[in-house]
Amino acid sequence: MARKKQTDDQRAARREEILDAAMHVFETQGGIAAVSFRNVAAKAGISYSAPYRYFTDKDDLLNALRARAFRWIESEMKQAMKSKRSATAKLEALARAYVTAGVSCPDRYELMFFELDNTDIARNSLELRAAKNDALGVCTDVIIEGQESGAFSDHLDPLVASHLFWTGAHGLVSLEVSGQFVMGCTIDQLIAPLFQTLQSQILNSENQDSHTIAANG
Amino acid sequence: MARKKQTDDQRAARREEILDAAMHVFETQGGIAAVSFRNVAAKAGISYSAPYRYFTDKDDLLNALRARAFRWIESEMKQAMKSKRSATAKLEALARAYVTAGVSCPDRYELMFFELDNTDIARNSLELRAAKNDALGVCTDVIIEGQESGAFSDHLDPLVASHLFWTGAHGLVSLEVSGQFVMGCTIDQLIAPLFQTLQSQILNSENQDSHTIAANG
DNA sequence: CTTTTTTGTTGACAGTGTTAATTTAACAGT
DNA sequence: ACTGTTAAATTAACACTGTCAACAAAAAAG
Repeated sequence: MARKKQTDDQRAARREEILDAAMHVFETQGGIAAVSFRNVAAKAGISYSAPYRYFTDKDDLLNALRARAFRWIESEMKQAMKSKRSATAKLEALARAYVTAGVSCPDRYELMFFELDNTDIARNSLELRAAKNDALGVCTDVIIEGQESGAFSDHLDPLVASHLFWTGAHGLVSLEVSGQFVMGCTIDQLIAPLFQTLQSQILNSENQDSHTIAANG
Repeated sequence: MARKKQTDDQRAARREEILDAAMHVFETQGGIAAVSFRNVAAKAGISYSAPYRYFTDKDDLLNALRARAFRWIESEMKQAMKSKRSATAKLEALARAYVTAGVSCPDRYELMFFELDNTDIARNSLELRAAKNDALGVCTDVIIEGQESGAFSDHLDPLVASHLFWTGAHGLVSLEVSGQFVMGCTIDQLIAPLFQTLQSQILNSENQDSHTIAANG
């Protein structure tokens, strides 16, 4: 029994070793394109087919890498929040940290969102789903905190509100990272108005059901 | 001269033929993964290396396909706008059409944004860049129209404003298409508050420089 | 008609993901 | 210690892929 347990640990350690190698290849060899079983195995010092004992698929391996990336961006957000006290400040810090992290590490961001080999979310490993939920949870928690303290309006479900922030942040990073902002419009011009808009409109109680927008005059 | 022009047309026609074959493979064989030179060439009835006379790269071929996709989503937006008169109605119709198109054709949307083999935008074909600009231009033009008619505030550059809309719409579609909305939050819950927010806050003149958001109370 | 340029074909190379067969190593039971 | 059993790791092989070089066919230019 104890024996069995130990071999499980060893197994997990080996898996982690392979993941380390994969991460190293990913970071140093130029992103996702460089991550092949043969490449990773070579870096880990094992034969090219050995990783199949630890990952069913290439997608399985990539999912594990994705999970790491989500944990990383989660920690970036938490780090940026640490010095802030109010929910408003936390929310802004978190959002800016997300964008900064994504923009400054485009390879990781690409890994997280731009490789949907199989859209089959059911195949998403529990590991990845958990990491993703935890990352989004950072935002959701701050919004809950703000609503409970009365700093934010509660006319929106915290989950919906955090999804809205995520949508904005992801749209920003995604378009920037894939080089879509052209014609003299930079991401720096967009960050402020976007988050300002999201904060004021979503977290304030006014205008919560004005479906048609009146022209100003 | 006329002779020369005609052979150019023939060449362009062949190129279009190959693109048609590529599009067919893309649509019927399961998206981007199925588009290989060999596959496309087989569908076009030529040998597997012949497309190299018309496309320098696989990326070159994909760029041409991407251009078609952008033209398509542009026409979808214009179609949806046709019945609308006011700039406000046009803007809403355009935004919804963009989201609907993207969500209902995830393969095409993936093609447009999720395959940045080379982030080198300089290599983006003129064809693609033009198609992209035209698609975004639909939104920019409506905003200009709204600003000129006084329906929208002009405190934002129309280009920046349209980029903001694009950011929101793309964030929405991108997250939806890659299956990120989980835990009981659907895209339908997000569309209305997001666009309502963008419209009212960005296109109204109030709150244009309230950098810190006051707590409501 | 000859020469040159443009198209299309085939063969080849270096990779890839993945599976099957096979060897190596570590454990359990007697 | 010698089994038998099970897991781990390796190698060979298959069916692909993008890409290029060598070559044949055809068309255009002179």
